[in-house]
Amino acid sequence: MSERKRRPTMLDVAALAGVGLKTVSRVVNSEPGVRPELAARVRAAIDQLNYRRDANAATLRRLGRKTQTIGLVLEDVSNPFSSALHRAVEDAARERGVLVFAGSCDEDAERERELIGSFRERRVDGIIVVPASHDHTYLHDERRAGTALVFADRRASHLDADSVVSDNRGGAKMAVRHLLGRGHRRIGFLGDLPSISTAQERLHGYVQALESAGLAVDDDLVRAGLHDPDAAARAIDDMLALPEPPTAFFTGQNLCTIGGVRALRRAGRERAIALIGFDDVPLADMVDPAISVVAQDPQVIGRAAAEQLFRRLDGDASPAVHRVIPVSLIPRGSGEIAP
Amino acid sequence: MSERKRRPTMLDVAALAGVGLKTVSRVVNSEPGVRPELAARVRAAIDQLNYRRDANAATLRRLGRKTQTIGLVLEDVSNPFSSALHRAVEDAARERGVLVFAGSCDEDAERERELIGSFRERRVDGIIVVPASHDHTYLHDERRAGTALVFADRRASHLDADSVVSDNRGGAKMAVRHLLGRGHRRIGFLGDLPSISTAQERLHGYVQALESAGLAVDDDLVRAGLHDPDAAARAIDDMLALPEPPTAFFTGQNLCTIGGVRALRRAGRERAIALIGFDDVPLADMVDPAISVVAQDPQVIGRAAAEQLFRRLDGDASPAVHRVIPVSLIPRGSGEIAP
DNA sequence: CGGTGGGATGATAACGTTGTCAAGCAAACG
DNA sequence: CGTTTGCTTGACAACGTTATCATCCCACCG
Repeated sequence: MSERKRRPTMLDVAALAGVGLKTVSRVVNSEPGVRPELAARVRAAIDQLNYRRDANAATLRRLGRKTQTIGLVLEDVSNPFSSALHRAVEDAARERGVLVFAGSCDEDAERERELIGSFRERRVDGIIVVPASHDHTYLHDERRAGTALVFADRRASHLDADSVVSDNRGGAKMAVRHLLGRGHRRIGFLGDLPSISTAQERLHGYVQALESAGLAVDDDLVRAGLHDPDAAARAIDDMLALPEPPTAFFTGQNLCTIGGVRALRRAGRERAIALIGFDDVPLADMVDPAISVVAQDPQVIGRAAAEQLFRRLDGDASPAVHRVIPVSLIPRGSGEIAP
Repeated sequence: MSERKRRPTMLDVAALAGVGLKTVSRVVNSEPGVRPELAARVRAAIDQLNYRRDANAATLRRLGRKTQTIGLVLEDVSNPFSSALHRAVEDAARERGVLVFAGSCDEDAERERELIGSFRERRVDGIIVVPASHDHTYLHDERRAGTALVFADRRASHLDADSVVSDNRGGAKMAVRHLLGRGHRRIGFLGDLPSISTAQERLHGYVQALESAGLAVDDDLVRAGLHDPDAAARAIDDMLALPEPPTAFFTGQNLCTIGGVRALRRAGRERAIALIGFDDVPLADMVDPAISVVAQDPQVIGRAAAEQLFRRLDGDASPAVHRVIPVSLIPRGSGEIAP
């Protein structure tokens, strides 16, 4: 192993180039007013030492005090929705030379606070958060200190902040109307934890679509609080065992959809009972029957959230903006089965 | 909008608590030697001001000079393999209070260097990289300056660094032998860009399995350089049009597998021609026939890479370690079709 | 009762950089 | 020829924190 060498500093570069410290600083930051010949000498020294400025030290002294760093709180960096959103944020950030800290909070409010606390300590310029908690007043001081804050996928609670969300209610209505239009009258609903605002909105959409069609909501056909495929599959099993079982399902979330499809296959009813899921699923078109979904657009959400964040960082101080991103129904087969 | 307030510093806390700066520092870092009564006063002031230490300033002066930050270079944060690896790294990092910068380089060597350059500027303690480039000598100085470095999924080139990779060759052999065992003699190979070392290794495994079964490799049945589903699908179309078409395919990568399945379905041959893919695909069990795969374990790779990184950060200076993570064949149907 | 030792406390330097400002110098001007 | 102007250059302070070390106070010892 080679010996450990101290990292070169601006002072080392200055000494090697035979110039003052500040001249090196000027060259590194491409400030004007350095004779080309001197600048060249400095650049040669930088190359020779493989010098790289310490961004943390630079930010410390700099006036605007921007770290060129943002934090991103996701439900789970490894789930398809989160990671697509992450990628969109990364791309928008890259265009500005901004680096992204990402973290997962698994629907845990405590973990959300921890993560944001860590971001705070690192003095990120802004935070995009898919919130797990339901009270964001704790972020008030941080915003006042200048950290930009945008909520994605779900709105803020008790805090007046920008948000970018999917049209959850509208998408749910669209799905249920699609099923009603095919003649279904008994439609089961599987949803995520009711504490999650999007799950609530999708349930509302389901209820509204039924009611505006003059149908009553049958509590036996509504199951919330399902956060994994197995729970969803069991819920479907239960409903299929009812005296008057549903002829169609609307699954209000990714994992519910997967669990639902599995349960229907297991029961051999996948060609007899209709199903539409909220949020697209990879390879949904390869399954038989292919899965009809209401697709969200995590990329658009991420891009819009990042752009809003950067607008705030650039000084926009207008009132909070709430953007709603449209969703689209993709009919692939499973949602077009007649009762 | 409320007016913008300066962020409180240790000096503000000290003034409010009526103590010296260093005493606050001691309390914040839980150093011993502060009278409990004084410490309580300081903590009260911290709460009142909602003070949070500036980690960047702290690291600047601190001796060990650790930022509690690592960088992660992935192919694409939004692809399932990368994001599963990411999550495993995040979890290992969280246990140590370390935050993760993640970035995508899309197989672009230039982008890899840019990303690592940005990490370098932020003085990350270590870097985990799924490399896109093929010459890592440029990282030599950085390692000498104390930055830990671990390669994941693919090994380093021209640099003696730790790595954690899948058993690519072994997995490919396993898949091809599985097909040979079912009686297949003409097995097509679809692979990723030959510049990627894992793609090479998988091709080698394919070749070795055939040769050790006494079969010659038919160049018409080998197609590399496929990096998206469409290209893979076209390659399958081509091979199926041969006078003596293959009776089975081994697809050496995720996207090739998806393209392959699509092509076989389009040709109506999905129940007649066998297919095994390298790397698992979400919902592979829902497709008909379900897709047999050689599954990698991105979580184990990520966890192992992170642990190795932290071992280095803790001072382990032993020679470079190369870990090979086993893969497993998951027979689901598509790989068990007889010729 | 003076001296000594140990624990608590804070003044000050230092980390690597940028902001401020004064000095140096050559060209241009009166 | 002296003064002004404008440009280049570097000395020094400052950012928010931690490291070092001196000081203070009190208990204890001889």
